[in-house]
Amino acid sequence: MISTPPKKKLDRRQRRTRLMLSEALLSLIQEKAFSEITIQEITDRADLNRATFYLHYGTKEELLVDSLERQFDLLVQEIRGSRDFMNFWEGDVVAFRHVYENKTLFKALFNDISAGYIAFRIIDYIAEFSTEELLEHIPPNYQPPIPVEIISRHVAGSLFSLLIWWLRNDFPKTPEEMAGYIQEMCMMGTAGMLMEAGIEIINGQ
Amino acid sequence: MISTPPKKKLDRRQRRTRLMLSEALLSLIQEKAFSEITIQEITDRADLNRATFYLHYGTKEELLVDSLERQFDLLVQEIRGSRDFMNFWEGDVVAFRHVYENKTLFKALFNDISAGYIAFRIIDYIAEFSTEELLEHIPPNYQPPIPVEIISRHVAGSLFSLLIWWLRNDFPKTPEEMAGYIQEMCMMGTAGMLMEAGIEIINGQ
DNA sequence: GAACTTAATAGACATTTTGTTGACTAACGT
DNA sequence: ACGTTAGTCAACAAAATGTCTATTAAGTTC
Repeated sequence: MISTPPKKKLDRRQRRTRLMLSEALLSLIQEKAFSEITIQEITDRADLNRATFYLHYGTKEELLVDSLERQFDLLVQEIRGSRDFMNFWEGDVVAFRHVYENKTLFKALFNDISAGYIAFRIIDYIAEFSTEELLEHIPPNYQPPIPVEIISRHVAGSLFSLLIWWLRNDFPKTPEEMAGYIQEMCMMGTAGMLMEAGIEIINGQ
Repeated sequence: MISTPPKKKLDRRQRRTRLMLSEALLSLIQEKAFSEITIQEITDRADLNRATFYLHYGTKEELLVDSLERQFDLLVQEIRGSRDFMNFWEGDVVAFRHVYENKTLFKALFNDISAGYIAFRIIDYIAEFSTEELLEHIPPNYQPPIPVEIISRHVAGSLFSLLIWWLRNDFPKTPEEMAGYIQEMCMMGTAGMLMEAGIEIINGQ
């Protein structure tokens, strides 16, 4: 669990400054790699003094995290607004649409040699390995209902995400338990568990 | 699909140089944030001239990608070595053990304000939202067979991974289709599809 | 093992970026 | 209206970058 830092109410000037800095960074990141962006450039575009940056953040990375937080808060707003209760499908559709509508930003974020690229690379590495494994064992004439590439990404994403969770939480379970959970969830899905709890699954399609 | 660049056979000196640089970077990353590491420091630790770095890489980021590739190749070796055929469970156990054994490196990689942190942050953001949704609808006395935190991470990882895949592949499906796939895979699992293809699932537990 | 080819070195260079300072002024909250 | 504090401006030393040349040493090829 991430402890949200105790956020004191900010001055209107401070809120404005941080917003300007965030907008400047997210705008710049669509033009060049994150690592190539200088603090000078950010403050220039935000039309703020460079010293002001240091009043709020220590590094570009801190600003990036803050900026993304803003971006995702917007997304959550969208999802909360337009969902049927417990209709996960609808929420996911909104997420995909949101990414599409902000595709320039998101593409930039995960583009080669930018902020999110490493994660993409790792997941892709796992997924390619997984695809290879699957293809070895699927009869060449068999056409699965969901493309193999997508199944691989699903499994790879789950594995990646749980590896990090496990790592950042100081290994609360054994590797065998973790692998068991993944096996169970990927193979059998989670519907069984949820329905056992009396949750009704709504399929929005 | 990532196109592997046409790798020409490297000189023994070049191989050595790149290996030294990779080791230096992965060693440094365990001591300080990636963004704080300078090229000077990397070459110092590798005991190479700074100019040599530029003979191989343009930026720190390029070196990082290359270094991680090495690291993951090792992992794949491990998995290929010690697996029963089609026993996904066994492979995942090896992955978790590998991360544990290299925990200092991996922790560093996903630590605050380092290379992989952004991805972790995004997944965590999605997962917290997902946890919240689940908890709202699970009866307080119900104890699910898999911890809710873990289910959330599973779903969040899948969503994250597929969002990026979809984005980087220029939106080959509609948002509705993508959400449908996720719904299907998360809820019902993938075993059905695989068994339909004649694949025998082995549970290693 | 000799001959060619090229990677790595060393030192130097101008340039850019960084992080921090202190005095000033403009905007904020109560 | 007042006291407080965020943002500005200019300046600064220190550090890091990227590129260059000439030289040395190690590789590859035959």
